[in-house]
Amino acid sequence: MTQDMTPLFGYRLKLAQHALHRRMDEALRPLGLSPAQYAVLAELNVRPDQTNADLADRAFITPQSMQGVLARLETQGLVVRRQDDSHGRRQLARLTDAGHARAEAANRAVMQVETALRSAIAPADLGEAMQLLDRLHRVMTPG
Amino acid sequence: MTQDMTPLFGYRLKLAQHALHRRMDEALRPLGLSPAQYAVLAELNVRPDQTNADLADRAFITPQSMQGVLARLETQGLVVRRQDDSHGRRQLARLTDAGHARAEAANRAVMQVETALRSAIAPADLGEAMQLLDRLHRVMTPG
DNA sequence: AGGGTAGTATCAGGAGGCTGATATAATATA
DNA sequence: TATATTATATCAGCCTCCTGATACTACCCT
Repeated sequence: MTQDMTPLFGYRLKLAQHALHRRMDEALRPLGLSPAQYAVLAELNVRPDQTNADLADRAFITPQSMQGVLARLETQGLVVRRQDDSHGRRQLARLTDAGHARAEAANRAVMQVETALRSAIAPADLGEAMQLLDRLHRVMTPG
Repeated sequence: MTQDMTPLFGYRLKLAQHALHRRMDEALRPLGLSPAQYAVLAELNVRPDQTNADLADRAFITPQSMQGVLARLETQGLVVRRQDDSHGRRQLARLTDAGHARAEAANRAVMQVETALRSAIAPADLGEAMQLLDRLHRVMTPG
């Protein structure tokens, strides 16, 4: 007999992240951004001129998936892609001025969610909690 | 200037769950099941005869989303839906024999992932870690 | 009995993840 | 030089989730 899932650690991890995702959705919707789009904007704001493959690696998703996100950001005028001069096939993505402004606004909204999230953790336990999540990430990552 | 995301707690939570999801995908793929399909099979195995709306509530997703999952399970012959005699519109879902067998096999695969996940936690800290995830879930859930 | 409210199922459309396959450029190697 | 490998972008198709809209049923209340 298959047992109830509630005692599973993985189930709890999924629920916590799912609730966070919903909150991020709500926080970013007024800005016209999805969580995935925000992640790309924030990344390009820190490290401009990355290829689609670079961004996919950093986000731990496939290049094909990143393609869709990047294409939509380009359509919205938040990102531009231009040919790399030295490489014929590479296209380097960077933020437009509008993209930069949107990234800043989104970051402020996300920081509020982060603050709410941390309210579930005693300040003294924060480092330990982060290390726990890092270990969970590591044991689930092949290689 | 938007900062790097790596110090964010929410970012770590997302990464850990993402890696878990990938592992679940790999574990369930040989059985022809997605994580979402597995969750429904496991739930119906414990509590048969639930409506689409019931299942959506339990899985924290919309009824529209659950519809797709349930429809595919029905096509695969793992689930059947029959009219509720007392209510004209309700359709109660339950597992077929094949669905029951699939749920059992999937549960064994999932338990291996759960075991691997728990290897990142000292046994004495397991309860505390679960409570942490419960608190994170709670502070991110409205109402 | 009649009418509003709530619950349920379903269609339509979009976003974002996946796999598989294809095309081309850059690089390594025989 | 010629070929093979690697890296990159992109197309096609599928699944799961979302929102919005629609239709029908059950229930409550006047």
